Amino acid sequence: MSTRDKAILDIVKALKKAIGKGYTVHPDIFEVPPNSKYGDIAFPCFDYAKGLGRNPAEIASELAAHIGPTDYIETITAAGPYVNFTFSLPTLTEQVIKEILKLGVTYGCGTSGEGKSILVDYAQPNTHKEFHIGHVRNAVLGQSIINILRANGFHVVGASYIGDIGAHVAKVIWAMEKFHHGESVPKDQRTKWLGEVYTQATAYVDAHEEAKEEIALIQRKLEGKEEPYYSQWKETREWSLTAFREAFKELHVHPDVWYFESDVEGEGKEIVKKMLIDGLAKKSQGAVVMDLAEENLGIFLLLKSDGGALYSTKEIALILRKQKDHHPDRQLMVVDVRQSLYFQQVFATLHRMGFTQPLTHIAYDMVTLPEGAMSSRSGNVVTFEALRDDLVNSFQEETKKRHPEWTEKKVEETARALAIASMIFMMQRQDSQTIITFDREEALSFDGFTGPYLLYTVARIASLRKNTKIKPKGKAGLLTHEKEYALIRHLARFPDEVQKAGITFQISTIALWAFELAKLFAEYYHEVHVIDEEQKERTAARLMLCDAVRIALENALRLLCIEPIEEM
RNA sequence: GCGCCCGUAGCUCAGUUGGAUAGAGCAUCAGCUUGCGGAGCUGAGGGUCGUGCGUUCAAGUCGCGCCGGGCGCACCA
Repeated sequence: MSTRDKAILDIVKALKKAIGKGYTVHPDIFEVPPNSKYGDIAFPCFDYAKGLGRNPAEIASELAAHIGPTDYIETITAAGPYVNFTFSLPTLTEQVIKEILKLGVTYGCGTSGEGKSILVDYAQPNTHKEFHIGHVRNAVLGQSIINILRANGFHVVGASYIGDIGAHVAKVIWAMEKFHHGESVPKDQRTKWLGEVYTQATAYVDAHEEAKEEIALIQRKLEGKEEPYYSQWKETREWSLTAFREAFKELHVHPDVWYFESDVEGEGKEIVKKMLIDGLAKKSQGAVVMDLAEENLGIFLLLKSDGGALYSTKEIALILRKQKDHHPDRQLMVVDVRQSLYFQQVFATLHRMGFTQPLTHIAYDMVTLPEGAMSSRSGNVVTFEALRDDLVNSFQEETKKRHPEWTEKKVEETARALAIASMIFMMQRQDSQTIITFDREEALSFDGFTGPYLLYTVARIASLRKNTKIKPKGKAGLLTHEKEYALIRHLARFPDEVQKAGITFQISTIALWAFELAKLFAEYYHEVHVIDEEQKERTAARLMLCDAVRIALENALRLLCIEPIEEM
């Protein structure tokens, strides 16, 4: 149990004693006052007063008068309809610092998910198309949800699902034959080239209706593993997969298992055929559909009239396969919000098939450009590689300026870490359910609410440790500065933040918490001189606090898929 | 047409599930370094929370209408 939880437990006990049996105090009712001058924990009396038919402000002052201090709580005051509790700062300081230094990388972790297993489906790029910054958002959001769930004790399987087959792939293979026969493509240009071929093919098809027939033919031939198309597909598919693996690694995204559309397609078709025989699905205009009128979800297409598989065909098989392979208690699908209706239809279909495990679509919104949505079709995309290189260049220049004595290699490594941190933080700092409008200028900035600002905090603390021989060991009770207490209070909230994020999947709250911590530290660092060789004990205590800040901040960053660095 | 989402400072966003004086970052302006990293710190200006009703002790938050924007609704994924 975290220090803060222990304090809250104290308050609940005290309130119970003061109130008696007429009203039950739930630990969830407590609020954080808008300003710390009120205190650390607030008990709003509205609900309790309503039950008694009395004025909440009167109740608050009565309660405050009847509750005495505890180990964790120093003062109890009534302010209007609130009873405000202020932590005993010496106790809180000792406990929190001790807890963080002892737990290290597990500080913030909880047990609410113990014994429960979840499968998270995320990172679903399509081969033969560009991996763009929208895919980055999906991958890091999904990985963060996995990290958060693990931090709460859940057993989690992270599953990447790759779209390596279907109409878009056939289109590319077709265009390669038609426009690029025998062309050799430099290794480092492969994915870019595939993206261009896709865009070119799309433009051609839009102007030449008859090409659709040819592409459909290629798709059937691919499904029948006909040469030379099958070999071409295998080779170009590998080009994309290599790029995905590399991108995931750079983004600190690590799926535990990989599923491929090409693996579940046959199974999907079989399942749909059986559904038709069982009378679950029916034929309509030559295609196989589910009539979901009863669920108010319209008609759901399961198989094309030419017998070809659709995304839905494969999805049904995929969900069953994941269930069979890993037996999770629950499956999450991290997929963009435009698929909301689609997933409702998929879930309703599975429900009718007798599937009972909970399925949840975690909908997040898109990354768009100032001029509108990105589109692989029109080639109007910002790719992961393009943005990364842009960022690396900019950080390389900056880093060189700051550290002229550093080697080329060190500059490059640092710039890469900063670039990735910037990109990821840009995706994670905003609520996942809102649109991110990508702004290049803003993406390249490193002031304020950005990844580099957070890494800077870590780097400063790391540097502090190098400047003294004094060890961070001693009496945390020597910390009495107002800014120190502000940091302690904020640090104490972390376990609660992790637990909440594990329920709501609002990853951005962790990013906000981390930024607040970094800001509080910057204020502290500016005002208080940490190292004082004349006052070894106080310096040791301050170094303990700095270490605690670093540990908690790094834990938060890792939840967000950001790797801290020592120097920048 | 039906459905979902969004509208908060010049810009980009928070706002603890209906609570205390609506907050950050960027930008603008004014300051801070013979102090452990200035990718930093301090301060200032900037708001009829799109709009009108309603619900109640209390609304940026809930409901309804309107205005503006985005997305989705049968062979793409």
